[in-house]
Amino acid sequence: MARSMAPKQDTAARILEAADEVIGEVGYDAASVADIAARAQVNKALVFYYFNSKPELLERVLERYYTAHAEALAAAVASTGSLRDRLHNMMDAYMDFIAANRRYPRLVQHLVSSGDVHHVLIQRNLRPLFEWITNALGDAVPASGHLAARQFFVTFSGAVINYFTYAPVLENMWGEDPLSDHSLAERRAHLHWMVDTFLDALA
Amino acid sequence: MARSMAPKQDTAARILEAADEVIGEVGYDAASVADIAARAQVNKALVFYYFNSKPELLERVLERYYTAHAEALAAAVASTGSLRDRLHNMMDAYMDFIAANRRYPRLVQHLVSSGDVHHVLIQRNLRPLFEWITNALGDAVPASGHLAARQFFVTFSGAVINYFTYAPVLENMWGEDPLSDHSLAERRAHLHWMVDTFLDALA
Amino acid sequence: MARSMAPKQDTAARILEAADEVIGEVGYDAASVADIAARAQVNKALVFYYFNSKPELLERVLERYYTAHAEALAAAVASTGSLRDRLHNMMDAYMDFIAANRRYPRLVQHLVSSGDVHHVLIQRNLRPLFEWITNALGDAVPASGHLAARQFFVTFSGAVINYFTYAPVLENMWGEDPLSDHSLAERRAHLHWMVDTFLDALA
Amino acid sequence: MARSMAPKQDTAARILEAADEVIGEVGYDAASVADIAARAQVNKALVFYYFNSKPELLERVLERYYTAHAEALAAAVASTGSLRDRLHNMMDAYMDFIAANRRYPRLVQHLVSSGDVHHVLIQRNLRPLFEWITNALGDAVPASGHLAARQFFVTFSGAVINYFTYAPVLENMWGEDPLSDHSLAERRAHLHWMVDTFLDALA
DNA sequence: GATGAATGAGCGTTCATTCAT
DNA sequence: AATGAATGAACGCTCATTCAT
Repeated sequence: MARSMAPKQDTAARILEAADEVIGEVGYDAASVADIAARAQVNKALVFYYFNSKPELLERVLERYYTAHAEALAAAVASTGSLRDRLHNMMDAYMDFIAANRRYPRLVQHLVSSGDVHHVLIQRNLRPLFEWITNALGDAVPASGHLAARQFFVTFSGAVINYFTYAPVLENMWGEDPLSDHSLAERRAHLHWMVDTFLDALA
Repeated sequence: MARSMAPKQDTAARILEAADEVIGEVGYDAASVADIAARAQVNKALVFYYFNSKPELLERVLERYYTAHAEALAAAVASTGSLRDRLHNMMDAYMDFIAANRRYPRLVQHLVSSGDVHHVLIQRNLRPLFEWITNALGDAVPASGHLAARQFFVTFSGAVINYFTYAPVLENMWGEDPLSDHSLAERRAHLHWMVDTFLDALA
Repeated sequence: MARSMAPKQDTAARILEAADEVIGEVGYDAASVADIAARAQVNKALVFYYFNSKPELLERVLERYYTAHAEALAAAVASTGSLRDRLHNMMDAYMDFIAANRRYPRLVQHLVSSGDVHHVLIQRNLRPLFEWITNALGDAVPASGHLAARQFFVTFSGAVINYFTYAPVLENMWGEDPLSDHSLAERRAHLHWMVDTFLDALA
Repeated sequence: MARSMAPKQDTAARILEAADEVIGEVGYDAASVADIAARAQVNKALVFYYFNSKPELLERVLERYYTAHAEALAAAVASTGSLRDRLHNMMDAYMDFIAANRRYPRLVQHLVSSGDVHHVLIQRNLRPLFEWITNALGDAVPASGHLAARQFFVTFSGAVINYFTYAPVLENMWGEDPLSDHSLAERRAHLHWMVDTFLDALA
């Protein structure tokens, strides 16, 4: 006899998911463990049973993204071919990842802008991409100066990430929902245009 | 009998400045009114005497930036001449403003990524710039699609703002301090290069 | 117009008194700040407003005893005359002090037997008496060995303090209430007999 | 197939031993069942399986001491001969018992000074000794007054027990470790001297 | 204007205990 | 006999806010 139609997902996973949601919605500090437990429909003490503290819970949430991030970008990282192709591939992979993990950019920017405490965790998540871009651009750009790879890392990642974090703020000024499929496709096209424009200019 | 010749800075202003600092350092939620009062060296109750609540205090902090922002950009907004000149002017004005208000980008991104509660306040601060770019680009870009003004707004503002917010996180991977005068000049050059590259491509 | 007949004792003092009572009754660990606040008829948060933490509250309770202890013994400490007289004086002073501070012995023994955490606080309270006995006995006893002053310190202080802490436990086996005036007088006579007996033997 | 030849110590006994240790170290209230289970290397729920509650666990710990106590003192209790010999015998037996059960005095004093809740348990442990002394002293002392047997019970037991409980506190003021073999021998000599002195005086 | 005192609600965390397996 | 999961109550402590002076 089936106990329940909804096959009660693993409890720890449900808490993690709830933490991800709540922290993503209101930020780490404003997210209370009680909120998270309520969202996960578990007893508050159980959160501490599985994850020992609130900071550790955050760590585990980020760890999950770190892994997902790495997996999502693996193919693009491994891809060979022209620099142009590789950049376009990566841009697509990155957009795909965020489209599938809508809370990720907000979480990252929240932690980045919430004091030094969480910077180490964030670095871990950003470093692979930073290093990939540095390697990919390689000889195409100078090692230092205003066209150095690191400048492009900030510009590119800002162009992607900020689109998502600012979306809800811009919704009013925008003609339409910036997170609709149509708008996302438009943004993606803009980013690809930007990649091409930069590469043409560097050539 | 005059207690002091040096006219002790206006109390409300000192509280506002302290609020700006503390919130900028640890974020709105983690900043306690007690911390702010201590930083301003005033009694905790006095914070509520001048600003009625913590949210209102935040409003006033943002309002101060709104004004400063408007003033700082006024000349660039009013400037006439070629589109190229006007964009370069604005970019410089924006960088100057942030260089003089280092806590501003972090505060904005913190609030953007801390839940819908604060979005209205942020919108007020961003809208003027959004409208200026839309007007300035005018006929140079299509009204919609991946080259619409709004796309450039996100790309430009992200390229400026994220540089500052990610600076402390990137410091390790960076060769040097991203907020040194030298690094800032490099970033400024990168942004100008980006403006020129975009305009050339649009032509 | 008189606000109240009961002249509402200073709040901090009321909390301190309540802490003393509650901790004295059930021990430090079992005494909750909520209990203490309730006993003092104040808001729980107020306990932290005046004393910053539970450990600090305990410190202040002990500090109060340290002072009272010192004052109560001052005359006996200062007294000159024969060793015999001085010891009898001190014994009386000590009994008087404890009779007036009935919770003191239980508190001390509780902290002594509750792990190393509190030993420093206790040492501070015991040291003066230890040093006084060492000095007072002086040449009357050898510097080391089974008749050294330190041996008498333990024997004397145990004979006084244990009487009070064991009183409630012994009540059943005892013929009468060990804390009645009559019983206390009997104990006091026993202690003086002990002093005389020891001195005679040492002579 | 036998998992182990060395018949792993009975689980319940291991829990009891762990409870003894942990409670002896930090006191009953500060000792958590989780700590005890961890120390015994068993599952927390198992503690409740064998001992139904935390108070019952304490009871069993004390019961163990009651038995050990009785056994250790049995010979001295049964011994015949002069009062002087019997008292010296008992003093030695008591010191031997505590030297072999170092946590016992701290536990007893902790419970004595931790509220009335535990007094019944303690009485059970103390009564045999109380009655033995009363009987042993018999006609040598008056039935009541400051030389009654009960006075000597408190003085003797305090002189023994307090030495052990105050040892860690006194270590600083002491010239050496009060629990070293040498120091313990010294204390023992002091106690025997005290017995002789008292008997001589009573004669 | 400015302060110290006071409060109720909520925080993250730990507790002894229970239960299904 | 033994375990991992689960829970409600309580813990010490901090919070934004109010109020009398």
